[in-house]
Amino acid sequence: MDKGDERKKQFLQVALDVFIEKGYYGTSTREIARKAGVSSGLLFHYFSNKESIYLELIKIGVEEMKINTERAMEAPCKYLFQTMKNTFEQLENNPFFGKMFVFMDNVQHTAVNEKEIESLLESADICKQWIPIILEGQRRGEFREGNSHSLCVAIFGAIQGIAQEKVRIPNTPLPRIDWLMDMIVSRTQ
Amino acid sequence: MDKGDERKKQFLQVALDVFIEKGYYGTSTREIARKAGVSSGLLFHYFSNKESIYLELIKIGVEEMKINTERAMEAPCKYLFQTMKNTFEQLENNPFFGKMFVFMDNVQHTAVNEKEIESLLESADICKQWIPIILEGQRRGEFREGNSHSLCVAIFGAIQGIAQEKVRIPNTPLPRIDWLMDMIVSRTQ
DNA sequence: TTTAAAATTAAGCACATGCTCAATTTTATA
DNA sequence: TATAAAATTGAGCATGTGCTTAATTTTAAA
Repeated sequence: MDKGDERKKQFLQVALDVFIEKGYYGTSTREIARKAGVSSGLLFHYFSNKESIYLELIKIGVEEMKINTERAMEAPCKYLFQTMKNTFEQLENNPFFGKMFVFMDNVQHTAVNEKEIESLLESADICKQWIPIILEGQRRGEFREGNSHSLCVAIFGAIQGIAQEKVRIPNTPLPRIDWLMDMIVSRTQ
Repeated sequence: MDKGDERKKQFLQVALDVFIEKGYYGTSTREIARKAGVSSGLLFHYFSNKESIYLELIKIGVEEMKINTERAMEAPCKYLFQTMKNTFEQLENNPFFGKMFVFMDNVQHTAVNEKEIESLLESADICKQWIPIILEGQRRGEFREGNSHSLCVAIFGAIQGIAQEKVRIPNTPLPRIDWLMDMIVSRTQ
């Protein structure tokens, strides 16, 4: 176990907390260092600048949020159910997951002028990723008819909002997944 | 029309934009002043400090989010539907409403150590406000059975998440309200 | 037109910020 | 044990921050 890698990981964990609490611009490199219990100079030994810490966290988040499009296309309804179930389980059991969820949402609302960040966020747009899958589900009659983009917004907006609430107030009771499914599955099934 | 009041209103409008974009700590009083086209000294002629600008915006937001509990208790299902319809209409037509919606959500995730802010946010917890109304709806058989807090989280999480998406990408097509209602209305109706 | 009040500016203070860098300590290898 | 590499510190720079204050301009009432 490389000691340098451990430190870097520690910095990333601490930075995630501070970024969530104070936002990108409100987060000072000194505070990250202080909360990690080291001098601020050390932070810049591991990261070239503040932006690169932010960027590295975003990369981790994007990786975590990726969906398996192929498997999803095979069974849209089943896959959506499984994805929600997995998300809710992680929200209950893995604090890091919840934090990352909220962080990635904050990132989308914060303007940081950096081309690499912008392009990364493009690929992290969950709603866009899911539209073809929703469409396939509609074609099969599993999902209700109507504007598929709207359906996407409904279901992923809901997941986002619920996750936010869960992270903000950890003892929040998560809703049943079939309640959420009722929002988009076909009525005539 | 008082000139001073106009200026103050202008400051609040500009501040709302910057707070949303950069968060409380990332927002500088100089930037607010610059975007309003005046010197930064003038800002402190109208507001005693940065925190008080933030606080005043929160007060406006809390006022806007208030619900009519009495009317809601009379017809829970109808009132919820009407509330959502109204919210979506405002999101489509009134940019200020959408901004305020997102701002109030950000406020809840940002730690600003100020007793007045904390107590104001307590009263702005939409989820908590709605629990008794959901309960009443369940008693009448209008809403489905189950943990009423969970139901609250589901429906208001969804509204929050959808509103966020709408503000971030304004041409987002909003889902149909009856889709959202399907999440919580009784199946046997 | 005079004059008091209100609006506005610009300079500036004390402190926080991102980041650098030379110096020091710790670690691991030979 | 000697030594090179890696980890870590702490002072310091230029610039940005919240906020004050005296001076100036604009406004409006007498």
